[in-house]
Amino acid sequence: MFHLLEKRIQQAVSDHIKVRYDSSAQVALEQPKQSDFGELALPIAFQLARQLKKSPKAIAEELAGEIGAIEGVASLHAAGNGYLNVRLDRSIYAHGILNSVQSAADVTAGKTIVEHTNINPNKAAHIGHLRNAILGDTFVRMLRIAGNQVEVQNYIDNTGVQVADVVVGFHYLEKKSPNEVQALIDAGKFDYFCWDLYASMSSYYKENPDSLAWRSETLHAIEAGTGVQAELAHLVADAVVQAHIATMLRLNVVYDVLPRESEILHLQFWATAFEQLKERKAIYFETEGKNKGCWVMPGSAFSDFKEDEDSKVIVRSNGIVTYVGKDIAYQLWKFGLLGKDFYYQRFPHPGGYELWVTTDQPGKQADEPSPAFGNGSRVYNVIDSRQSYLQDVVVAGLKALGYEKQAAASVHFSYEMVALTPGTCIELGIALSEEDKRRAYVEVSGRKGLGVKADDLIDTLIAKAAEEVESRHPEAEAAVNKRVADEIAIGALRFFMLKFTRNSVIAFDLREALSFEGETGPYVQYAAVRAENIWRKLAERGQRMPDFVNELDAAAMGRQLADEGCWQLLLQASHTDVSIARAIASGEPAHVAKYAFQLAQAFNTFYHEYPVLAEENQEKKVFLLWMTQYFRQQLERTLGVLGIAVPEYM
RNA sequence: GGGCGCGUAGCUCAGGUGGAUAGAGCAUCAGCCUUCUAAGCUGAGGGUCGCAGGUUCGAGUCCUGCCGCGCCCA
Repeated sequence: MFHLLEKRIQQAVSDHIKVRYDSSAQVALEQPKQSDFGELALPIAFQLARQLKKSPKAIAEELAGEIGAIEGVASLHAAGNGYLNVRLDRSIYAHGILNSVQSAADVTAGKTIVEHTNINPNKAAHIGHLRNAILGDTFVRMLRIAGNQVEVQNYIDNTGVQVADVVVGFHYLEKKSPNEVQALIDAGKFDYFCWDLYASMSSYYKENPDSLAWRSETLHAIEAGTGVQAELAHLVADAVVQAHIATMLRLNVVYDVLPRESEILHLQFWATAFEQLKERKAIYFETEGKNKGCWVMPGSAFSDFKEDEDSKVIVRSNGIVTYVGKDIAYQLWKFGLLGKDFYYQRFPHPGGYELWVTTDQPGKQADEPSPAFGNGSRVYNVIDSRQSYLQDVVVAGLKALGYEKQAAASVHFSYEMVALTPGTCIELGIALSEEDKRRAYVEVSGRKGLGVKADDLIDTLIAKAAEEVESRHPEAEAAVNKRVADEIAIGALRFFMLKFTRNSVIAFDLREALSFEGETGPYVQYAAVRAENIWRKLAERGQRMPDFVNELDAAAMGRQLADEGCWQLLLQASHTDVSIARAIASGEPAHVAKYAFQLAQAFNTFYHEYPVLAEENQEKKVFLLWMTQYFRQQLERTLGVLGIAVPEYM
């Protein structure tokens, strides 16, 4: 409803200034700083002032007098030193909401691909990975609720150095056969076992530099897909991916397809991309200097500033393709530009939902056709900002191949890292130097095995929530209390990861994350639960639910919304879609989290200000019940976008 | 050395395309539970928006130069 009015006002003003002043200036709308200025403000007079050589104030007054009636607008008036303020017709507005009048959403044509999570399948997920997955998943939810077709990909680098290192650990150090590794997998917590093994490998390499030969030997075996190392790599990667998917499912994060690096190699995706790159002269063979014998992309391709920018090596002199090279091939496939596709099969996992994984064999494809993957018209890569250089090279690759449109539709959805506060490090038993203790935050390293594992954090949050729920509802069923505690813990975690804008480093503080008060997920959940409680109490008292559409006519709405407090609250509650649209445009899920918090604040104000069930005036009571229902609906929708559930009680 | 990002209240952070008196949460202090559950609400104190210039009728927001911090590349 709000967006519809925005568009209508924009159109009316735009038409008017075109005829009246022959101006095609963009008509901007903003929210006034103070609510008594009205619901919308147009700074258009400031824009016109220069062209017309008149004071903004005079223009605003002229406009206010001359623009005729606009449906749904009560009045236009000049204010301040040149604002044109708009007051909406409250009863028309409320009636529009009640009857679900909406404007058509601005949907992007074609399919949007969002790649996120993308964790190396060699150890347990940590908090940094959580930020990635939660950001990506929330962005997907935002796009979907706005009507976009979205495909979620989780890329699995199952042939890289990180997996190789764990395989080296199993094969050379622990001397374990595939059967023995399988037994470890069956024993559970395999991702945790690998976490420690991987950390110990880093220190082993350091003390025994000769052992690095094991790594390159293993890497070659894995890439070729032969021998016991390849078998181990396959076992390790699949088991760890299953663990990651189980962890993410706890957070309500799911995927459509898992493209794997092994298939990029085996199905010759890279070879095809390599041919394209050579053919279109996007890369060249270096014959001198430090990169002699390598295929490189000239620095000028991905840097606008310096001609002498260092070239980027795509294929090393030993013939091994770099990570960026494979990424260019993958990006081409995402846009349907490679002229090749994977084969697919279902990926067995504990979550139970439909999930596909790439394979290099046609196999059962004919029996059970998969959905069509790839071929997107817009691609978001959720990858942390440390990799922005590499992401720039990938986009430069598309450009150099002549795919300008796709290069422009490739978005590096970047975010800053999650670090730990010194206090939290000490609490977790991580030793710090005196220098680190004085920092605001300390970067953690998966290589050294330092950091907070995702499942540990979730467990801690659930335990804390369970304690709170138990103390408030000792009489409730244990299973339900458990479910409620899970939902609160996940709400707290998802909200915490979303409340910061993407390029702010999160200094993770355990105490802060464990807080369920103030600007947190549980605060918003609590507001929704309170709204639900009013309904429950109504039913318990044997009172009927009103039929709002028939009992609240425009006149009644007008009478009730004369109350300024109610009007402001209704207005706030009606901004959900506008806030989501804005968050999509800016690529900032934090805006939705902020809105959710403000919406919950508004509801809590309403809750304290207007005792709904005790209201004696019948019309007002029906109206307040409607407000309650509307708040509840908008809170649930907004939380849904954030991937947060509304518990049955709190 | 080059690139990217950050610097706003004691702490952690918001501040669409420049616009009206710079906002939250936490922490601190003072209040509110016989009420639709206090995971809540009301109020108070707390700011040279890193510094210096510039553009503009108007700059936390745009430009330039410094300073400090982080990350990436070499």
